[in-house]
Amino acid sequence: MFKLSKKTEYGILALQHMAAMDNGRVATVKEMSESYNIPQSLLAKICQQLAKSSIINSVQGSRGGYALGKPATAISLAEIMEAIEGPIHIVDCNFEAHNCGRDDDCTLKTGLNSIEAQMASFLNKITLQDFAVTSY
Amino acid sequence: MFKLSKKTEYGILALQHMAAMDNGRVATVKEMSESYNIPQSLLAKICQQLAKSSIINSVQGSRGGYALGKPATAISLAEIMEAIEGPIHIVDCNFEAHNCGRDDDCTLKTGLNSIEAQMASFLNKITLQDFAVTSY
DNA sequence: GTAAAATAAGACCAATTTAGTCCGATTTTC
DNA sequence: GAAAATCGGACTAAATTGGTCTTATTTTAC
Repeated sequence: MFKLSKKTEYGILALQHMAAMDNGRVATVKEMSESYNIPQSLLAKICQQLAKSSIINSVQGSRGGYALGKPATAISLAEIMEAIEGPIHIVDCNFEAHNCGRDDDCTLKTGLNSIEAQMASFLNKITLQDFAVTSY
Repeated sequence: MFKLSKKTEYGILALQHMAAMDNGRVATVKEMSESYNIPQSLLAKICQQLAKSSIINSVQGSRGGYALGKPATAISLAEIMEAIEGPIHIVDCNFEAHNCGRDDDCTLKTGLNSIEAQMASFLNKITLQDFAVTSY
Protein backbone atom coordinates (compact mmCIF):
# COMPACT_ATOMS: atom_id res chain seq x y z
CA MET A 1 0.00 0.00 0.00
CA PHE A 2 2.95 2.34 -0.36
CA LYS A 3 1.89 3.43 -3.79
CA LEU A 4 0.96 6.59 -5.55
CA SER A 5 -2.69 6.60 -6.53
CA LYS A 6 -3.60 6.81 -10.18
CA LYS A 7 -4.87 10.30 -9.54
CA THR A 8 -1.47 11.31 -8.26
CA GLU A 9 0.20 9.70 -11.27
CA TYR A 10 -2.11 11.66 -13.53
CA GLY A 11 -1.44 14.80 -11.59
CA ILE A 12 2.30 14.39 -11.94
CA LEU A 13 2.01 13.82 -15.67
CA ALA A 14 -0.03 16.99 -15.99
CA LEU A 15 2.45 18.93 -13.88
CA GLN A 16 5.36 17.67 -15.94
CA HIS A 17 3.48 18.77 -19.02
CA MET A 18 2.99 22.26 -17.63
CA ALA A 19 6.59 22.40 -16.52
CA ALA A 20 7.67 21.77 -20.08
CA MET A 21 5.53 24.53 -21.53
CA ASP A 22 6.72 27.89 -22.75
CA ASN A 23 6.35 30.61 -20.22
CA GLY A 24 3.06 32.45 -20.36
CA ARG A 25 1.20 29.61 -22.02
CA VAL A 26 -1.55 27.61 -20.36
CA ALA A 27 -2.42 23.97 -20.88
CA THR A 28 -6.00 22.80 -21.23
CA VAL A 29 -7.35 19.70 -19.60
CA LYS A 30 -8.49 18.43 -22.96
CA GLU A 31 -5.03 18.78 -24.43
CA MET A 32 -3.38 16.96 -21.55
CA SER A 33 -5.99 14.23 -21.20
CA GLU A 34 -5.54 13.39 -24.85
CA SER A 35 -1.77 13.43 -24.71
CA TYR A 36 -1.58 11.04 -21.81
CA ASN A 37 -4.70 8.98 -22.23
CA ILE A 38 -6.32 10.17 -19.05
CA PRO A 39 -10.11 10.44 -18.70
CA GLN A 40 -10.83 14.10 -19.24
CA SER A 41 -13.29 14.71 -16.44
CA LEU A 42 -11.05 12.93 -14.00
CA LEU A 43 -8.07 15.05 -14.91
CA ALA A 44 -10.31 18.10 -14.68
CA LYS A 45 -11.01 17.35 -11.05
CA ILE A 46 -7.38 16.66 -10.32
CA CYS A 47 -6.37 20.00 -11.78
CA GLN A 48 -8.99 21.73 -9.67
CA GLN A 49 -7.47 20.16 -6.59
CA LEU A 50 -3.98 21.18 -7.60
CA ALA A 51 -5.27 24.70 -8.21
CA LYS A 52 -6.91 24.84 -4.79
CA SER A 53 -3.55 24.09 -3.24
CA SER A 54 -1.96 26.81 -5.37
CA ILE A 55 0.33 24.35 -7.05
CA ILE A 56 -1.08 25.52 -10.34
CA ASN A 57 -2.99 28.61 -11.42
CA SER A 58 -6.18 28.47 -13.41
CA VAL A 59 -7.35 30.77 -16.15
CA GLN A 60 -11.05 30.47 -16.70
CA GLY A 61 -13.09 30.85 -19.84
CA SER A 62 -12.33 30.18 -23.46
CA ARG A 63 -8.59 30.27 -24.07
CA GLY A 64 -8.22 29.37 -20.42
CA GLY A 65 -6.30 26.52 -18.87
CA TYR A 66 -3.70 25.81 -16.23
CA ALA A 67 -0.09 26.72 -15.62
CA LEU A 68 2.36 26.04 -12.80
CA GLY A 69 1.87 28.37 -9.87
CA LYS A 70 5.55 28.29 -8.95
CA PRO A 71 8.80 26.90 -10.29
CA ALA A 72 9.14 23.14 -10.62
CA THR A 73 11.91 23.23 -8.05
CA ALA A 74 9.45 24.57 -5.50
CA ILE A 75 6.80 21.90 -5.95
CA SER A 76 7.36 18.89 -3.72
CA LEU A 77 6.03 15.40 -4.12
CA ALA A 78 4.55 15.65 -0.63
CA GLU A 79 2.68 18.74 -1.69
CA ILE A 80 1.26 17.06 -4.80
CA MET A 81 0.23 13.99 -2.88
CA GLU A 82 -1.47 15.98 -0.17
CA ALA A 83 -3.30 18.14 -2.67
CA ILE A 84 -4.72 15.08 -4.37
CA GLU A 85 -4.95 12.40 -1.71
CA GLY A 86 -5.20 14.42 1.46
CA PRO A 87 -2.85 14.41 4.46
CA ILE A 88 -0.15 11.76 4.52
CA HIS A 89 -0.28 9.51 7.55
CA ILE A 90 1.44 6.19 7.93
CA VAL A 91 -0.91 4.83 10.53
CA ASP A 92 -4.54 5.59 11.24
CA CYS A 93 -4.67 5.44 14.98
CA ASN A 94 -2.14 8.17 15.26
CA PHE A 95 -4.49 10.86 14.13
CA GLU A 96 -8.04 9.74 14.28
CA ALA A 97 -9.75 8.95 17.52
CA HIS A 98 -10.80 5.57 16.28
CA ASN A 99 -10.46 3.93 19.65
CA CYS A 100 -8.19 1.02 19.04
CA GLY A 101 -8.40 0.20 22.73
CA ARG A 102 -4.69 0.76 23.05
CA ASP A 103 -4.76 4.50 23.50
CA ASP A 104 -1.79 5.78 25.39
CA ASP A 105 0.41 2.74 25.47
CA CYS A 106 -0.14 1.95 21.82
CA THR A 107 3.24 0.79 20.64
CA LEU A 108 2.36 1.78 17.12
CA LYS A 109 1.61 5.37 17.99
CA THR A 110 4.84 5.94 19.78
CA GLY A 111 7.01 3.75 17.59
CA LEU A 112 5.99 4.92 14.18
CA ASN A 113 5.93 8.62 14.83
CA SER A 114 9.52 9.27 13.95
CA ILE A 115 9.28 7.09 10.91
CA GLU A 116 6.38 9.10 9.61
CA ALA A 117 8.34 12.28 10.20
CA GLN A 118 11.30 10.94 8.25
CA MET A 119 9.04 9.87 5.41
CA ALA A 120 7.42 13.28 5.28
CA SER A 121 10.74 15.07 5.16
CA PHE A 122 11.86 12.74 2.40
CA LEU A 123 8.78 13.43 0.30
CA ASN A 124 9.14 17.12 0.95
CA LYS A 125 12.63 17.19 -0.43
CA ILE A 126 11.70 15.63 -3.74
CA THR A 127 10.58 18.23 -6.24
CA LEU A 128 8.82 18.11 -9.56
CA GLN A 129 12.11 19.14 -11.10
CA ASP A 130 13.84 16.15 -9.55
CA PHE A 131 11.72 13.42 -10.92
CA ALA A 132 11.47 15.01 -14.31
CA VAL A 133 15.21 15.03 -14.75
CA THR A 134 17.23 13.10 -12.17
CA SER A 135 16.61 9.72 -13.72
CA TYR A 136 19.31 9.62 -16.36
CA MET B 1 -2.23 6.25 -0.03
CA PHE B 2 1.11 6.18 1.71
CA LYS B 3 -0.22 4.25 4.62
CA LEU B 4 0.39 0.97 6.33
CA SER B 5 -2.56 -1.34 5.91
CA LYS B 6 -4.38 -2.54 8.99
CA LYS B 7 -2.97 -5.97 8.34
CA THR B 8 0.53 -4.58 8.52
CA GLU B 9 -0.33 -2.69 11.71
CA TYR B 10 -1.62 -5.91 13.21
CA GLY B 11 1.44 -7.75 12.02
CA ILE B 12 3.74 -5.23 13.66
CA LEU B 13 1.86 -5.47 16.95
CA ALA B 14 2.21 -9.22 16.87
CA LEU B 15 5.89 -9.01 16.05
CA GLN B 16 6.48 -6.56 18.87
CA HIS B 17 4.69 -8.97 21.15
CA MET B 18 6.94 -11.82 20.11
CA ALA B 19 10.00 -9.63 20.41
CA ALA B 20 9.11 -8.97 24.03
CA MET B 21 8.72 -12.65 24.92
CA ASP B 22 11.14 -14.74 26.85
CA ASN B 23 13.42 -16.79 24.70
CA GLY B 24 12.12 -20.22 23.84
CA ARG B 25 8.50 -19.30 24.38
CA VAL B 26 5.93 -19.14 21.60
CA ALA B 27 2.93 -16.84 21.35
CA THR B 28 -0.45 -18.09 20.23
CA VAL B 29 -2.70 -16.22 17.86
CA LYS B 30 -5.47 -16.35 20.41
CA GLU B 31 -3.30 -14.76 23.07
CA MET B 32 -2.20 -11.95 20.79
CA SER B 33 -5.57 -11.31 19.19
CA GLU B 34 -7.06 -10.87 22.64
CA SER B 35 -4.29 -8.62 23.87
CA TYR B 36 -4.55 -6.22 20.99
CA ASN B 37 -8.18 -6.52 20.01
CA ILE B 38 -7.51 -8.01 16.62
CA PRO B 39 -9.92 -10.43 14.95
CA GLN B 40 -8.42 -13.83 15.61
CA SER B 41 -8.81 -15.40 12.19
CA LEU B 42 -7.40 -12.31 10.56
CA LEU B 43 -4.32 -12.34 12.73
CA ALA B 44 -4.02 -16.05 12.04
CA LYS B 45 -3.67 -15.39 8.35
CA ILE B 46 -1.22 -12.59 8.93
CA CYS B 47 0.98 -14.83 11.05
CA GLN B 48 0.89 -17.46 8.36
CA GLN B 49 2.15 -14.91 5.87
CA LEU B 50 4.90 -13.78 8.19
CA ALA B 51 5.87 -17.41 8.69
CA LYS B 52 6.00 -18.05 4.95
CA SER B 53 8.52 -15.24 4.65
CA SER B 54 10.52 -16.74 7.52
CA ILE B 55 10.09 -13.64 9.61
CA ILE B 56 8.61 -15.85 12.29
CA ASN B 57 8.67 -19.58 12.94
CA SER B 58 5.60 -21.62 13.58
CA VAL B 59 5.15 -24.51 15.95
CA GLN B 60 2.11 -26.57 15.08
CA GLY B 61 -0.22 -28.49 17.30
CA SER B 62 -1.38 -27.99 20.83
CA ARG B 63 1.15 -25.92 22.77
CA GLY B 64 2.18 -24.50 19.43
CA GLY B 65 2.41 -20.88 18.36
CA TYR B 66 4.78 -18.43 16.80
CA ALA B 67 8.14 -16.92 17.67
CA LEU B 68 10.48 -14.55 15.87
CA GLY B 69 12.58 -16.28 13.25
CA LYS B 70 15.50 -13.90 13.73
CA PRO B 71 16.50 -11.04 16.00
CA ALA B 72 14.36 -7.91 15.98
CA THR B 73 17.33 -5.97 14.65
CA ALA B 74 17.30 -8.17 11.54
CA ILE B 75 13.64 -7.70 10.67
CA SER B 76 13.04 -4.69 8.46
CA LEU B 77 9.84 -2.76 7.92
CA ALA B 78 10.18 -3.36 4.19
CA GLU B 79 10.31 -7.09 4.87
CA ILE B 80 7.20 -7.01 7.01
CA MET B 81 5.28 -4.94 4.50
CA GLU B 82 6.25 -7.17 1.62
CA ALA B 83 5.33 -10.31 3.52
CA ILE B 84 1.86 -8.96 4.21
CA GLU B 85 1.05 -6.62 1.35
CA GLY B 86 3.23 -7.94 -1.42
CA PRO B 87 5.98 -6.15 -3.35
CA ILE B 88 6.38 -2.45 -2.73
CA HIS B 89 6.02 -0.38 -5.88
CA ILE B 90 5.41 3.33 -6.00
CA VAL B 91 3.85 3.31 -9.44
CA ASP B 92 2.01 0.59 -11.29
CA CYS B 93 3.21 1.08 -14.81
CA ASN B 94 6.75 0.46 -13.78
CA PHE B 95 6.30 -3.22 -13.26
CA GLU B 96 3.14 -4.47 -14.81
CA ALA B 97 2.69 -4.47 -18.54
CA HIS B 98 -0.55 -2.58 -18.24
CA ASN B 99 -0.03 -0.69 -21.45
CA CYS B 100 -0.48 2.89 -20.44
CA GLY B 101 0.23 3.90 -24.02
CA ARG B 102 3.33 5.71 -22.88
CA ASP B 103 5.70 2.76 -22.83
CA ASP B 104 9.26 3.80 -23.34
CA ASP B 105 9.01 7.51 -23.03
CA CYS B 106 6.81 7.38 -19.95
CA THR B 107 8.06 10.18 -17.80
CA LEU B 108 6.77 8.43 -14.74
CA LYS B 109 8.71 5.25 -15.35
CA THR B 110 12.01 6.98 -15.77
CA GLY B 111 11.43 9.74 -13.27
CA LEU B 112 10.18 7.80 -10.31
CA ASN B 113 12.58 4.91 -10.45
CA SER B 114 15.23 6.45 -8.26
CA ILE B 115 12.64 7.66 -5.81
CA GLU B 116 11.30 4.17 -5.42
CA ALA B 117 14.82 2.90 -4.84
CA GLN B 118 15.41 5.49 -2.13
CA MET B 119 12.13 4.62 -0.47
CA ALA B 120 12.96 0.96 -0.51
CA SER B 121 16.36 1.52 1.04
CA PHE B 122 14.77 3.68 3.70
CA LEU B 123 12.22 1.02 4.59
CA ASN B 124 14.91 -1.61 4.59
CA LYS B 125 16.95 0.26 7.14
CA ILE B 126 14.16 0.49 9.67
CA THR B 127 14.01 -2.57 11.88
CA LEU B 128 11.50 -3.97 14.29
CA GLN B 129 13.91 -3.03 17.03
CA ASP B 130 13.92 0.59 15.85
CA PHE B 131 10.27 1.27 16.03
CA ALA B 132 9.83 -0.55 19.25
CA VAL B 133 12.38 1.63 20.98
CA THR B 134 13.52 4.70 19.10
CA SER B 135 10.49 6.75 19.91
CA TYR B 136 11.41 8.14 23.27
C1' DG C 1 -6.81 -43.52 20.92
C1' DT C 2 -9.45 -39.68 21.53
C1' DA C 3 -10.18 -34.93 22.76
C1' DA C 4 -8.35 -30.48 22.81
C1' DA C 5 -5.60 -26.76 21.19
C1' DA C 6 -3.08 -25.06 18.01
C1' DT C 7 -1.53 -23.84 12.95
C1' DA C 8 -2.66 -24.25 7.55
C1' DA C 9 -5.16 -22.86 3.82
C1' DG C 10 -8.51 -21.29 0.94
C1' DA C 11 -13.20 -19.76 -0.27
C1' DC C 12 -16.16 -16.32 0.63
C1' DC C 13 -18.52 -11.86 1.96
C1' DA C 14 -18.54 -6.95 3.69
C1' DA C 15 -16.76 -2.47 3.93
C1' DT C 16 -13.99 1.00 2.35
C1' DT C 17 -11.43 3.43 -0.89
C1' DT C 18 -10.26 4.69 -5.41
C1' DA C 19 -11.42 5.55 -10.12
C1' DG C 20 -14.32 7.33 -13.23
C1' DT C 21 -18.82 9.50 -15.11
C1' DC C 22 -22.29 12.88 -15.54
C1' DC C 23 -24.64 17.07 -15.25
C1' DG C 24 -25.32 21.78 -14.72
C1' DA C 25 -23.21 26.31 -13.71
C1' DT C 26 -19.97 29.98 -14.46
C1' DT C 27 -16.39 32.58 -16.88
C1' DT C 28 -14.22 34.50 -20.77
C1' DT C 29 -13.21 35.17 -25.70
C1' DC C 30 -14.58 35.94 -30.23
C1' DG D 1 -24.87 34.74 -28.14
C1' DA D 2 -22.05 30.69 -29.19
C1' DA D 3 -18.02 28.27 -28.09
C1' DA D 4 -14.48 26.74 -25.10
C1' DA D 5 -12.81 26.51 -21.06
C1' DT D 6 -12.84 25.94 -15.68
C1' DC D 7 -15.88 24.95 -11.29
C1' DG D 8 -18.09 21.83 -8.44
C1' DG D 9 -20.80 18.38 -6.72
C1' DA D 10 -23.58 14.16 -6.99
C1' DC D 11 -23.36 9.78 -8.43
C1' DT D 12 -21.79 5.00 -10.04
C1' DA D 13 -18.39 1.41 -10.89
C1' DA D 14 -14.36 -1.06 -9.89
C1' DA D 15 -10.78 -2.49 -7.04
C1' DT D 16 -8.71 -3.26 -2.76
C1' DT D 17 -8.78 -4.18 1.94
C1' DG D 18 -10.68 -6.05 5.99
C1' DG D 19 -12.85 -9.68 8.03
C1' DT D 20 -15.45 -14.29 8.41
C1' DC D 21 -16.11 -19.14 7.94
C1' DT D 22 -15.11 -23.79 7.18
C1' DT D 23 -12.36 -27.76 6.80
C1' DA D 24 -7.99 -30.05 7.33
C1' DT D 25 -3.75 -31.14 9.69
C1' DT D 26 -0.50 -31.38 13.52
C1' DT D 27 0.76 -32.13 18.16
C1' DT D 28 0.07 -32.72 23.16
C1' DA D 29 -2.12 -34.54 27.14
C1' DC D 30 -4.99 -37.51 29.35
